[in-house]
Amino acid sequence: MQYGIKHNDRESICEALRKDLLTGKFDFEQPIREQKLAERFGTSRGPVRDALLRLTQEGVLVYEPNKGVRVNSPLTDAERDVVVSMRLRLEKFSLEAFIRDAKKHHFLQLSFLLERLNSACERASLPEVAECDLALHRYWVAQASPHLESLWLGLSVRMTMKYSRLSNYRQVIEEHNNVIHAVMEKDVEKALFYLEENVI
Amino acid sequence: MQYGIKHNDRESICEALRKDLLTGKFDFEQPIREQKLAERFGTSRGPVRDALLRLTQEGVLVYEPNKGVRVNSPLTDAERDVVVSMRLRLEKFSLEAFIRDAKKHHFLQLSFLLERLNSACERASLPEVAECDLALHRYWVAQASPHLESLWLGLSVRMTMKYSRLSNYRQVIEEHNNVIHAVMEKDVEKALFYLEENVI
DNA sequence: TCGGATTAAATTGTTAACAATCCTCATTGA
DNA sequence: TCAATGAGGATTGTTAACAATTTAATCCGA
Repeated sequence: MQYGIKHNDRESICEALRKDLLTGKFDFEQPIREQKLAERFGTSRGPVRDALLRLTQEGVLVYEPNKGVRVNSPLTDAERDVVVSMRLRLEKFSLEAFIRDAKKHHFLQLSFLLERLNSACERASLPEVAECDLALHRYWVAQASPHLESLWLGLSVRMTMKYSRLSNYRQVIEEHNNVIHAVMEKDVEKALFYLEENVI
Repeated sequence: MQYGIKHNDRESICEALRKDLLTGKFDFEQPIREQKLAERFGTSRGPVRDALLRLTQEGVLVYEPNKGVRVNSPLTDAERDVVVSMRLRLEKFSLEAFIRDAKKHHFLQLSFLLERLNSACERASLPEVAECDLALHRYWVAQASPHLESLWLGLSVRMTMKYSRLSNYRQVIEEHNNVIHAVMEKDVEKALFYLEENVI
């Protein structure tokens, strides 16, 4: 099973836009027009509005009544530090639970996602790397605690918005390899250690 | 000025529903019907859908394609611990920044909100106490970092969903008094200390 | 030329109707 | 008796039109 393939319009629009926003296809503060997006995605404004609402909630966009949404400005360094530490707290919890409860097919899925990240790095495609990176982390969070998945998403998307760190592809792979091998060995200590230097 | 009085339908519906959900007016796992809410609020299903979407993002509701939303199950104790510590991290940051930058009228607004909480406690109205409590905390978060406000909201709403702690009204007032007096004296150390024992 | 009112265009907010999907439950047939 | 089937009703998903609001442009008069 692919990871979340069944979608309605608002879901897929939301993901497409999130990807665009993460990879900097829109300028900061730039206003977003519903009609334009509706045409691009071949739908009416309804689903587009839904997607924009969700991205607003995630903090990627800012909403003003009767004026629509615009791209949010990036976090300050201090704010980013807070978000990073919150995300780390959440992911440590998730990863620990994941290691405790994971079955064979979970590990299989994990190595599949790692492979995808690997190939994205080889192609040196920044948007794809960012996407695969998030998908990987998202997987163990979702498995360990569906309750906290959307919370995690908000944190991660917000802190990834200027993801300079991901441009060193070799390092990205190295770090994820470390984490995942530790997970496979069910070595919680080591996994958390590598996670910490990965999520920054 | 009241705190956020300018609203369109989806905003006000969202707040009304959040309040209902926080105060346990819906059962866990109970499905929510759009038509019913539309009639209750005297609108069409559109704004209702928007509100439900937001509450889903906040984690209060759960969404399944073509099946609508239902009330989310409460967090496990372990999950709640994580959320609490994340919220604390965020609020400490906010409160510190707030104390650093606050002007006279901010303090004024603070004591106004405290007074409102006070009177809600005297009336022993649990829903109102919960609301005023959140409004108070929300105020310094919003002032210190608008970027992180919606993030904070998600955390707080989720952990407040079974807020047994608030039923001891005397203690609620005591704790908030401590925090706010420390804030007024611009004593960061003390404020953070009292905040820590308040947010649990 | 400038500032302010007025109109027009663009955009968001809301609605009601229609399409697609899911759920219930009676019917059927073995 | 009981599982499979298939209406039908209920519910969600989407659309296009309309209303309300904001933004931009135009037109004045001093």
